[in-house]
Amino acid sequence: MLSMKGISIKDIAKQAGVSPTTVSFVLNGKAKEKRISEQVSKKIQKIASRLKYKPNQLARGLRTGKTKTIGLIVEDIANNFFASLAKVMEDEADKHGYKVLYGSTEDNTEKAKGLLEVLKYRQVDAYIVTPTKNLDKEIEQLKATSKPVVLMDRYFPHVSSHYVVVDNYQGAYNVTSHLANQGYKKIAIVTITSDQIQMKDRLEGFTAALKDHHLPFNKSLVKKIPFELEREAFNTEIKKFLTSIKGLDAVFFATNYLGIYGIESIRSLGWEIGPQIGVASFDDHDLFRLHSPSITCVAQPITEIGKNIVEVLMQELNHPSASPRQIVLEPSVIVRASSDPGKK
Amino acid sequence: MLSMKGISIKDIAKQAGVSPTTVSFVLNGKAKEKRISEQVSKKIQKIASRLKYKPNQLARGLRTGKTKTIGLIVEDIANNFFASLAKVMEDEADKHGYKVLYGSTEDNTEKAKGLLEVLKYRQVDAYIVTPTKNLDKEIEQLKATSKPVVLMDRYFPHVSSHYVVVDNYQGAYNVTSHLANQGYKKIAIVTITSDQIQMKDRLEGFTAALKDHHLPFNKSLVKKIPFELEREAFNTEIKKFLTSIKGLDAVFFATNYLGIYGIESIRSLGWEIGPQIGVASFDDHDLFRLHSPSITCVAQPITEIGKNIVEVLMQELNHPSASPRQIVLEPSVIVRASSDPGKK
DNA sequence: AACAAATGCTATATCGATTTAGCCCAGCGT
DNA sequence: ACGCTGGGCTAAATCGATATAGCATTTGTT
Repeated sequence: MLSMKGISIKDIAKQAGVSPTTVSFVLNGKAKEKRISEQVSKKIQKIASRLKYKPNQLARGLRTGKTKTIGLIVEDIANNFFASLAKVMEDEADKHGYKVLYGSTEDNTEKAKGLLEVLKYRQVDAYIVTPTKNLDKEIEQLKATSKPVVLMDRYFPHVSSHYVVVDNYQGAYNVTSHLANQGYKKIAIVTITSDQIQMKDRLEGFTAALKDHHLPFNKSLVKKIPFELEREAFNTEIKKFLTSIKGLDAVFFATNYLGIYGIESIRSLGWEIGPQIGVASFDDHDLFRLHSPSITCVAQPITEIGKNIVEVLMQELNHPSASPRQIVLEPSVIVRASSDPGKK
Repeated sequence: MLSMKGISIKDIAKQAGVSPTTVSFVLNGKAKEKRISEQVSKKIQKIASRLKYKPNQLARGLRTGKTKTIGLIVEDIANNFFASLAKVMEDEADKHGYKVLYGSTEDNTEKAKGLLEVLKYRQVDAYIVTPTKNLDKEIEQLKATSKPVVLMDRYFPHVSSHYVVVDNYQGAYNVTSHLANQGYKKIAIVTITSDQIQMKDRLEGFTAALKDHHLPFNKSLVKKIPFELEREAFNTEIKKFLTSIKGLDAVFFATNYLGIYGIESIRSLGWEIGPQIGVASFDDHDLFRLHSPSITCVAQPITEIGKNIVEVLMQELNHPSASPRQIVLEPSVIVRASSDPGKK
């Protein structure tokens, strides 16, 4: 009750018998530089900590243009992959005194634009963006703002920007090769309708692996489903697809949610995962680990990704570099029973 | 590049040939009230939309004390339950023009205090808090700030505050009764070391159901595990516990992560879930739905919870009420094969 | 015609911090 | 005694918006 209004720099100045300017200098560690005496300096520090002074970030932000806030735009915060990443990034950002404002795009460009807009006039210092389809223009404009932007999970090949991603091509290639090595002969892929680089890379990794292993490939082995469908519709589509392929003996799902829907679909078809149909998914998930049979996947190094993103951001905030930092991390294939029935 | 600094109210004023005050009145819908002529009003509106003017939220916040930002403190944003809820709340808040700043406590009171501190000096307008053990004092202090606070998932019985929770007692009671009705005779519970109301209620609902069904109950049927353990340790503890009980034929896990660890543990013991040992968990999860056998659970109405929380918050922001809004929603038992082997 | 009331708009202070420019005084040299 | 230097501090402007008080000018009343 005493402090409904919060302690301001003026209150400290008054108590210390000095000007607000002096208080500001001292509390910003500029005492030496601004030649404030030890005495006064100590006194101010003491009063500030006694009053538990915390600078009003709005006022500071208004004056300095820095809000110590990062805007985070993900595809879907309810998705385990993004949520886990958000946690890591929150932790890392916190170490540097930054807070995170988040939003989900649902892979919808209009929503993404809206989020960027809002974050902009909330004056965030930097952006972490999982871009949607046509967000390239906005990203370029953002770059002109001189606020750091780091793309995650995907990027635009024709836009020079910072990004942290995994090697989607290699991940898909490796897991598909693994399926081939296990003896699966006719392998299909279920992905989402998206021209974005991460999906393109996964698809290309998949097809390259098929070619290298001299396995059949044609368009009928590829199913693209729109992101925005409901669960029911996903399952319907997947079942229709899987049953349409003669001799199909394995399938690769290109995202975690597709993997989940896929498992559900396959089971409702009554097929036996592993012996009858090999299954692999991109991204790991508790479900994949504990499903019976457990599901082979391409796991992304989430902690590493998150740490890298924030690290790049912090470096750019402190010393903007001329050239973009583009980090590609290696995902790892986790072989489980769905592609190797011998496994538990 | 043209607008590195952003458009301010002054720019509009200059172009319109009026004062900033007038512009502010018009753009805040006070044209009528402040008797600004239609002509001028229209002109200003036009210029504002041509320049795509967006008010600087920092400046506005500094002046008005309202930041249109909600502070969200959850236990763990990487946990499916909290992440899904965060998504719903973000959506709802967005409808009212609010953004969300989030943080995870890891059920650690010091972290929670730190988060409250940070959110406070970032001047959030309202708080949604999943409180930790000893956060009652801070919550009371927050109330004195006259910023709305809504607790979620749990609350303090001795603190009069707004909250939105589910009926944990009833949920636990119902699912335990269900186990009893299925013929399970010796039912144990695995919960976390926590005196907090939600865990207490779940435990009490559990024991009450045992009594009502004339099933044995004693302390050896209750296992409490500290939240902060690693996965390995959780599994070790759970296995030790389950194997220590003679004649055990069912177990109820009091949170989703305990359920997940529990499934893992039971399977590594080689026990057959369902016939040999009945299993149920609090909270639903993709894993529970798709596990073989599928896992019976007490599902919380996530969308409803999230909407209620934001609704209460908005009402309190608009017309603070004297009495606390305390909403208790009903969870539902979803019966699956882990407690009813007949089910698929 | 004289005065009151309404109309339409603006000057200025303010929120709480940072930053620039510069004041005052002591000590020093010559 | 005068100017110069540097130490120690502060006044005032500023960020961009909002809120208060009030100034002209027109309109209405009798």
